Amino acid sequence: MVKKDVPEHRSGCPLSIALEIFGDRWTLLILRDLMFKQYSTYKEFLESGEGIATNVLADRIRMLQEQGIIVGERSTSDARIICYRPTQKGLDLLPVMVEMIIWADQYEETAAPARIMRRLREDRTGFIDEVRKRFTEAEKGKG
Amino acid sequence: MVKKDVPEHRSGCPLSIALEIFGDRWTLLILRDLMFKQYSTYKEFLESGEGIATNVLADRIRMLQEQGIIVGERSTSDARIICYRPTQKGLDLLPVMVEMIIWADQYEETAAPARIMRRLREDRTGFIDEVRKRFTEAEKGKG
DNA sequence: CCGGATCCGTTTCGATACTG
DNA sequence: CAGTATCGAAACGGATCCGG
Repeated sequence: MVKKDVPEHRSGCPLSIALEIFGDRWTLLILRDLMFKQYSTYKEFLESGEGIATNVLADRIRMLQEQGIIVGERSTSDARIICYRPTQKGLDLLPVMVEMIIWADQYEETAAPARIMRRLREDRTGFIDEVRKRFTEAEKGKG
Repeated sequence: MVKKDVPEHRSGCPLSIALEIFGDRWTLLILRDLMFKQYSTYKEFLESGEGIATNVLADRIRMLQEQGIIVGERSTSDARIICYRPTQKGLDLLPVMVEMIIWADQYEETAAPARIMRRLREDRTGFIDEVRKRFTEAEKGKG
């Protein structure tokens, strides 16, 4: 069972509020798969390589939906499959994630291609808009 | 600055590396206290209002030092007190934290004064440089 | 097959009491 | 003041089961 939503934030500090998403190791990995790897289904997240358990994945997906960060809907072509995509609120997390990536790559050995990292550093807003556009256009094409 | 080696269970993805700092609710609160509230001692962190336990605080401080994100040294005026301050690597986390704050304030009710939030949104690099300068100047003044 | 729910042994976390 | 030691609570991983 999931820990219920936190009625009292421990303080009104923005950072402590953001911790509901960032204070957990799995949530960000799911968002990375969703936004950068363009994974969209439960199964893809599960096989993403980091080894998340099924109950944990289900729990985090539920939380992200409750927070309005992602939405899920059944695929029109295969009704068994649920496709998740980020909402506006979810896409607005991109600047945070990009800054994280830049920081980590600067100080630790990462597997990120140097070409992509240079792109990120030199034109982060362009990169973010590109990702954002992928999802907003997909949504239009869907309707 | 030493580059730390990555634990095997994680992929080389920058985001998964950054999770060692961000995938924990307490670590960011400590960094917030350190950089924004200008707290610097164990006791100040402890009484910061969020209710961190003593062992958890000790653990996170140790981890942040091992990661080279903060350093601690005994006060020259009172040898009982250990003053912690962010390193360059720690200060480089400011962009991530600022983006987090902006995101949280945009979507949740926060206690952050509107004046400060506007400053953050409109001049985030100026704000970051200001914080950064506080610590680099303090370090010069110390020597 | 897909997206979960449930049960369970194990690990990790954190609140409290205590110490150097 | 700045931490350990202890121990119960919570989260996790893994296997299994289930409805569509």
